[in-house]
Amino acid sequence: MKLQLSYYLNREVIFIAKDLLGKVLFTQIDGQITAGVIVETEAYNGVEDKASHAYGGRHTNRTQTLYSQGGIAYVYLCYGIHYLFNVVTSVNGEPHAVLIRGVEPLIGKDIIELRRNMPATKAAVSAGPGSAAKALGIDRSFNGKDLTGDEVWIEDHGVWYPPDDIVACPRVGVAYAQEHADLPWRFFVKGNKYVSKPNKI
DNA sequence: AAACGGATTGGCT
DNA sequence: GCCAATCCGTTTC
Repeated sequence: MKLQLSYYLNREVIFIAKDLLGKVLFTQIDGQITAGVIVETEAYNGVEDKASHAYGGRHTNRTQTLYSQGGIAYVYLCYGIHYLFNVVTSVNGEPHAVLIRGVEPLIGKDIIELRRNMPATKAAVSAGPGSAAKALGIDRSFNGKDLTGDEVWIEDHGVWYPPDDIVACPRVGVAYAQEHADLPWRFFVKGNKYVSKPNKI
């Protein structure tokens, strides 16, 4: 049920980004368990991807996490306000990552509502990468955490979407990445209300 | 040592 | 629909 290390070592980050749709992302914080079905992702394809923090093989304090072996979390602060949660994939030294952009609340909805101060039925509770992370209680301390541990992990609940219900389109907020900005590396479940607003179909 | 700007969100018009 | 909020990693002086 819980995804094991071998899953994260897959070097096809585009495949994983699409495959993670329907999987369930869990966090456990002070004994409080919350979880949501992943409905929107984006792939960041390592050193050759201008939109990636590791483009061109940049090694900095922040990106160090990305170069680790797959199966850990990469969390960073964006715009000084929002924490964005990524799943690090592939083998050691190859900085692939999948950004989780939206989840549908599944377990611990009361806790999620407290964290977000809005009903779990409202789309804004966990649509968009900053909101999804906040709904699950993810902050900077999750950076580098083992996804096969008991603080943050992903389970396969057998949810499957027909290919027609999965939309691939350009990623959000990466216009600066020039020729890589148009690559269809954003995936989401068609019609799901917990998908973030930009380019919604 | 200092300035710059972003894988965004939500509140106000 | 538009724009302010807000901070740290990265770049530049």
